[in-house]
Amino acid sequence: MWRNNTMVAIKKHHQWDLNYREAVKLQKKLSGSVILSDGFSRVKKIAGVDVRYVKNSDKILCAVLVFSYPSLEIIEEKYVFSKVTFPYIPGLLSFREGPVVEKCFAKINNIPDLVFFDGHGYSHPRRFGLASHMGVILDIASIGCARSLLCGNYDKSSLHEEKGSYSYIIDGNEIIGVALRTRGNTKPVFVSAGNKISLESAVKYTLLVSKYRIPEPVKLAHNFLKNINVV
DNA sequence: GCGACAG
DNA sequence: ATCTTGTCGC
Repeated sequence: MWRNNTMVAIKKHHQWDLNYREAVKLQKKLSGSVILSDGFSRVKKIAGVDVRYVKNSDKILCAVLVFSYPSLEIIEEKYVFSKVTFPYIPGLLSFREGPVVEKCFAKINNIPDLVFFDGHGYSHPRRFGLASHMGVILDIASIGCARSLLCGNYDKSSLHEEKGSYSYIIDGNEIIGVALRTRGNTKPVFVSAGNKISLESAVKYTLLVSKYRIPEPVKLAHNFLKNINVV
C-alpha cells in the first residue's frame, strides 16, 4: 500500500483487463478481504461516486464529490474521462467501472470517511459488488446503494411506505442487504455493506443523507456529470 | 435447460 | 447506461 501525492490511499492491486473466468476468480479471492464492521470512528467527510456513459462512443466519465458531514457542504469535486474496455455483465460491473473510479479517486485530496456507490456491495452473487471491490482497493469504508436488485429477494409486504422502513434482502439463507425506503411512497433503494462497515451502519448513514430517493452524495455526483459537456 | 441479471 | 415529453400523483 502506498499513497499518491494527493493523499488518497491507493492500494497496489490487480489488473482490470481480465476475462470472465479470471474476473470471477478474483472476486472470490478479494471478497475475503472485505470487512463487515465499522472501520471508522467519526464521520466528518463522505463522498458520492457516479459513472456516466456517453452515447455512441466508448467515452466514460466518473465523478467523486466529497462533502462535509453532517452539513453536507461540498468540499471537493473531481471528475475524469476514460474509455470503456469491459462489457456490461451483471455481476462484473466493477471491471467495467472500476478503472475510471480508481482514476478519479487518484485526483481527490480529501480522504472521505465513508463513500456511497451507485451499485451493490455485499448484495452480490459472490458478495463482492462494485462498492465492495472499490472499498477494498481504496481501503475505505463504502456503502452500496443500488436502484434495482441484482440477486436475492425481500418481502415486499413487510416494507412499509414511510421513510426509514426496510426489509431484508435474503439470498440462500443469509441477509445480504436491505430494501430501504429512503422516501415515503417511493420505490425503495437496495442498500448493502461495501467495506469496513456493518449493514446497520450502512442503512443508518444512507437514511441520514437522503432527502429524496437517491442519497444526496450519489444524486449530486450524478447531476454533476450530467452537466459536463461531452463533445 | 430456463430464467434472472447493478450500470 | 442511453435515446426522450408529457403526464399522473402526492
